[in-house]
Amino acid sequence: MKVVEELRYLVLAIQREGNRLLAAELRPLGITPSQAEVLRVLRDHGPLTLNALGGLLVCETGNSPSRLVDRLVAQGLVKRGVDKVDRRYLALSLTTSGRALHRRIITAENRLHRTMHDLVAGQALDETISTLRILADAFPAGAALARRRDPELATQEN
Amino acid sequence: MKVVEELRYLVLAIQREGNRLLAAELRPLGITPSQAEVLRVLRDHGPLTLNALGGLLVCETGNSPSRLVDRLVAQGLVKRGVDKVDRRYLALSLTTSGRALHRRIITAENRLHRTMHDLVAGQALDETISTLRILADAFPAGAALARRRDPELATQEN
DNA sequence: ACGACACACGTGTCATGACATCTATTGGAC
DNA sequence: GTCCAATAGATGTCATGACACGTGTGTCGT
Repeated sequence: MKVVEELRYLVLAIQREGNRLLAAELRPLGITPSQAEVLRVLRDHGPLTLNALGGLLVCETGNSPSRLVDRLVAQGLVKRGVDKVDRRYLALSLTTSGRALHRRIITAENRLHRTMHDLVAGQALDETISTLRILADAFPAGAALARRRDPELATQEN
Repeated sequence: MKVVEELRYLVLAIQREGNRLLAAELRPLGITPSQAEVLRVLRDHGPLTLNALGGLLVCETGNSPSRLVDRLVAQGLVKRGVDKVDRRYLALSLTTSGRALHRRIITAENRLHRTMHDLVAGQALDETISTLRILADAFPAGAALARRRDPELATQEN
């Protein structure tokens, strides 16, 4: 099997199973991994428009995460305001209960991270991370990660 | 950001974008990446029951891929037979047009692999692959990959 | 024989993701 | 001012994926 092909399948397998584990950790909180990512981004990067939010999410590539946000609004975790100057823009931010839930999300994610950490114990991750970064940075979803690391890049949202 | 957390997001980003690219390559053939994986496994590992197929797929973890197979049967790419001795078991295999399409799938996948190869050109992938294998092998989806590499393990389908 | 159980597969439901298309709002050309 | 293009977001549709539950079939104990 070609090396890059094995890489592709390994990435697929790890993403699937990681998502399953995280979903199990988050289920008691009543949210999904994608919803948790939205809460996290809104928590870390102030009020955002829908497009700007989409530009910082790894899940939901180009698509506007309208419906993803819908469910969070319905649960009272996210506030959906309208820009008074330009009514096309939304102003998305966490509600009080959204911020409260975010703290419990951190705990749940940390349990997953500990599991992952134990599995790769003793492995040097530096080369792995840098190789994966090269791959990821070639794509919008990877660029979203880079923007989260360095908010200065946030002006280049495409 | 914790290292394993960045690993998690990188894996998510690469899986998403890789899947998107592969979907674009496969769209002219009228199938999806998951369907292509089914055809590939059926091609490589003779006739299979639904459970055995599920045990070799990376997409669709524990779940029986009933509906995934349904669409392939509807397209005339997969033959769904019933075991004469024990009618609970299916005997899934490729049809002639399924085998023909598989050859075109290989071509499409190779285009993706070339793209990936160019992106990671000059990177040593050995450590990355082995680290990811350790992670993947801890889960059913990773075990599915191991079974594909070594059919002798196929007796241990869990 | 028969009844409980186990097993393989099917189905219902929900939340993504991806793509295309629609609607509302604004900015700009003239 | 008026019309048109551009932009932000909403919506329709399809195919996953995950989970729970239902159905058909065979096995085994008795």
